Amino acid sequence: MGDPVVTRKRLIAAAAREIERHGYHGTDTNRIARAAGYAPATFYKHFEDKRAVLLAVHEAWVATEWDAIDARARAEDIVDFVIAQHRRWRGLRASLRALIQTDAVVRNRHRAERRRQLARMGAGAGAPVARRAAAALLLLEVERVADALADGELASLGVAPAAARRHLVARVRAFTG
Amino acid sequence: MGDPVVTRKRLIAAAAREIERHGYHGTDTNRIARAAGYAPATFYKHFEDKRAVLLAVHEAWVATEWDAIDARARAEDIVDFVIAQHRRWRGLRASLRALIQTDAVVRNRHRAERRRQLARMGAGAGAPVARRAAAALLLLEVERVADALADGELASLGVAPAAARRHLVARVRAFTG
Amino acid sequence: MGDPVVTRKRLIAAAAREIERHGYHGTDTNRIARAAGYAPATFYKHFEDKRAVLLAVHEAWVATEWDAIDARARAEDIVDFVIAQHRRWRGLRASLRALIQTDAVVRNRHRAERRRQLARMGAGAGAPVARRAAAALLLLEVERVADALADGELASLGVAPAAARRHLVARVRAFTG
Amino acid sequence: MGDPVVTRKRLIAAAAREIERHGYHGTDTNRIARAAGYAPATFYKHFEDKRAVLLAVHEAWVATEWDAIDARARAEDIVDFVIAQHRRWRGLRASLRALIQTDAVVRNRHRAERRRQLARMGAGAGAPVARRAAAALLLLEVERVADALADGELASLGVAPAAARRHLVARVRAFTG
DNA sequence: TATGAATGAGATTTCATTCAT
DNA sequence: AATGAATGAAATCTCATTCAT
Repeated sequence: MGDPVVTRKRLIAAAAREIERHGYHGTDTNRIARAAGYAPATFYKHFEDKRAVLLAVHEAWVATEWDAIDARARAEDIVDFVIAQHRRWRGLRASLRALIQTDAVVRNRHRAERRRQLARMGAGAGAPVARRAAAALLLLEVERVADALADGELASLGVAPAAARRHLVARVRAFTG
Repeated sequence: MGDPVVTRKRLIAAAAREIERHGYHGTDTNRIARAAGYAPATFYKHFEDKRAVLLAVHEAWVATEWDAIDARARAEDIVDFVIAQHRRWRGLRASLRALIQTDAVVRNRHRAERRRQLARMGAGAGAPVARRAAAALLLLEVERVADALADGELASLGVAPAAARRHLVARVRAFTG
Repeated sequence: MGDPVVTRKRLIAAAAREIERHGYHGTDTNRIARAAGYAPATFYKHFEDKRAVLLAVHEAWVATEWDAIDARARAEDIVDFVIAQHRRWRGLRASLRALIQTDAVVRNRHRAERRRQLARMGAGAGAPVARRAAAALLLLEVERVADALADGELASLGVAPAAARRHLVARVRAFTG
Repeated sequence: MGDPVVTRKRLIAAAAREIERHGYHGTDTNRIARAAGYAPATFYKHFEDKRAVLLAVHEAWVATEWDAIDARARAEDIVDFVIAQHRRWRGLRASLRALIQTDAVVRNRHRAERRRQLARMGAGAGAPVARRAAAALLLLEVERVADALADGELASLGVAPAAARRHLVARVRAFTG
């Protein structure tokens, strides 16, 4: 209502919801603006183009996730949170992964984000190669299995979610151990 | 030119190339038809709509992959082939994954395909739960790591591809062992 | 099956059915051909273009109607037949009326047909003006009310079909009287 | 330019002209928009689809006609106005009649309009059946003869327009008498 | 005579984006 | 800062029609 920071936040939140529900190519900037309570033109006062919100949404998402991880000590809690987060935002994540392939700008942003994640895991540029490899592989596996759980892929294959969860907890523990 | 089977094959091949290069939402049916050497309307004599080629491309892709897997005995050869295949078609795979989220028809087709894969791995509906779980998890992990290698995610993280490859070979061996 | 006369008749019959059900702009020549049991190209061996079948269908329709009228003496029988005929082919008639407005060729054919009808009613070019006017007005009124009955317009207005029928019978009787 | 009410009115007027001249299936929404002085996309900001303008045009047409009828007392003036109106918009009316057959939505709208007309004639739901029948039949006959005059059908049959006009005036007078 | 395959030329509709206020 | 209105460019899909056999 006048405060550009508030407006921007609302647009990002609306974009996240819209992309989650309909996919990046399934919404349009007019709908995002309306869902946030603004007129179409307002969108373009806060974001250069449609891609820019996707980037902003992604950034906000990663920040939320890692803040939550930092606030948890037990592997179970971390895994449960990650799974829940992926389940809640599975559509958003799928759109993001697709854009990473199609759009060079999105891809570069995503990789920079990844490097920051490794650093937060104590496996940054300076760490020994073995540790960096372990961290990277953990990151990918957790992410993929969490996505699969969220998508219902595992359930459709007859795998009990509890088994997959135990699997992930063991991996996280092995790394942080 | 005149054999509908040939025409259909050419359209599928052109679609695969186009989607690989530009993404599903980055090409259009006119371009696919032209790339295959036909006029726009010809596309719609062979596929009900745009989604239908994506499905056909996917089906062809999976068939190719599993025929190749069946033709190989050593875990190294299988892993190498899968990685190469994922590298060659990384854009296509990304688009497919995105559509699986957005489009219910694509999603159902994908799951049916998965069930067939498990059956081929000797972990079909009748197999013990533990084996099915192991097979499903292996499928997902191999797929995700192969995608990550193909996308260059691992390289950008400083992980040697050889390490990731060894990781996958070990997993495959543990399963088939 | 080889006999062009048979093929042509089948195409006309199929076109009548198709236009009746879906409207002239709601079918296409491929569907008409298929409905008649032929391939698309066959249509164009028997009719110069899409409009040509419409004309042929119309001609056949009028011939059928007037043969039946000639075969009946009592006004009730004539009216009943006309109403039934209009009910059976209401969609076809609507399409025809629309094309008469849009398409000059169709319009001219229709007017020529009308003149032949007046002649058959004993109100041709040589008849006294009053008789020609009476015949023409009768033609139009019967046609419109029969169409309205067929379309259900009268029913939707709360008018009993029997009343409309009596109305038409009286008019026919007054003319032929 | 900027007032949506004005834009909508202009689009409706342009659509009426376009449909009148070329038929509903003979124009397209881009041409309607351009004829109104707007870009193609503007059309879809004001009407859900192509059919929606046809409906709007029809509504405007009926409103105009009945306002004019209410403003006239003598049967001659009413008949003259109706004939003129039908002559001016004969193409539009033909397209409308065709759509009524093909399109269920158009048909329902048309019937609702009819009921309102009967009510305006003092022959609504509550009126005696005989009166409703008389009103309905008058409506249909006037409409058909006016259309026939407008289309030139009568002239082509050698019937003097003046005779048809007298015929209609007599009917109107008998009803309103 | 009949046909299977193919097509050029659109028509409807969508959407990221801008402009004047 | 916000907006209502408007839009150029394009994408999906259709259809009357032809060609080679």
